[in-house]
Amino acid sequence: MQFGEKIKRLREEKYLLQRQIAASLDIDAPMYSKIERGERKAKRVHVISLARLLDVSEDELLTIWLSDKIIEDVGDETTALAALKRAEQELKRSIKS
Amino acid sequence: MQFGEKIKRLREEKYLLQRQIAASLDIDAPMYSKIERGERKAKRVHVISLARLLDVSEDELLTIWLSDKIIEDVGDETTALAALKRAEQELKRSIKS
DNA sequence: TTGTGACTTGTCAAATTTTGGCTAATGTAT
DNA sequence: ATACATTAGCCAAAATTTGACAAGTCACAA
Repeated sequence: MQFGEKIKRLREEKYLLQRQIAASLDIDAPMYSKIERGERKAKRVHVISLARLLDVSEDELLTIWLSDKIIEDVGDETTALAALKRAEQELKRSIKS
Repeated sequence: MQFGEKIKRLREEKYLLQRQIAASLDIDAPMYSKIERGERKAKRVHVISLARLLDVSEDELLTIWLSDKIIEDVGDETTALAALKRAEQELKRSIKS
C-alpha cells in the first residue's frame, strides 16, 4: 500500500474531512487531496503531523513515506532489486561503524 | 563501495586521465572529478557511457549508481532499513503483475 | 432543479534545487 | 619554475518542486 492510500484509509476511519487535515497541516485542501492521490509528495514535517492527527506511529508513516520515495527513484530500472539489496548492505555496514 | 570510488578504480586500472573520460562524456574535467568524489551525481547516460569506456557491464555500474541514489534519500532516517525492505516487497509485487 | 459541501483538476508564479562550466587553487612530478 | 592532473569555489541558466487559486466534477439533500 502506498502512502496516500494509507493516510486516506486512516482519515476515513476517523471520519475526518480532507479540509480538516489540510487545515491542521497548514496547506490548502486541494494540495492535501493531491498528496492522498500521490500526485504530490508530503514533506517530512507533514508526515510527522499526520502521524499525530491520524493516531498512528511516526515510524510507521515514515517507513511508508520513505518507501514511496525509494520506489519512485528506482523507477523501472531492471537493476532495481539488485540496487535495493546493495543499498541495504551498505546501510547495514554504515550502521555498524 | 560507492559509485565514484568504483569508477575511479576502474579508470586508474586503465591508466586513463579524468580529462580523457570527461571528454568522452562531453563534460568538463572538474565536473568529472566531482562525480568521482561523489560531489555531483552522474546522469544515467553518463553511467552507460562509463560502462563502455571502463569495460564493465552496464548493469554493474547502474546497480551501484542506483544504490547510491537510494542511500542518498533514505538519508539517516531511523526507518531506513524498514523502508528498504518495504520497497523491496512492493517492487517484487509489482514485478509479478 | 437548485444548492451545498467534499473532493479533484488545471494552471500559474514563486521558490528551491540541480546543472554545467568557468576560474583559480592545490598538488605532484620533472 | 614549468607543466600537467586534480580539486575547490563560485555563478547563472535550467529544471524541478511548491503552494495557491479558480474552476470543475460528483453526490446528495432540499
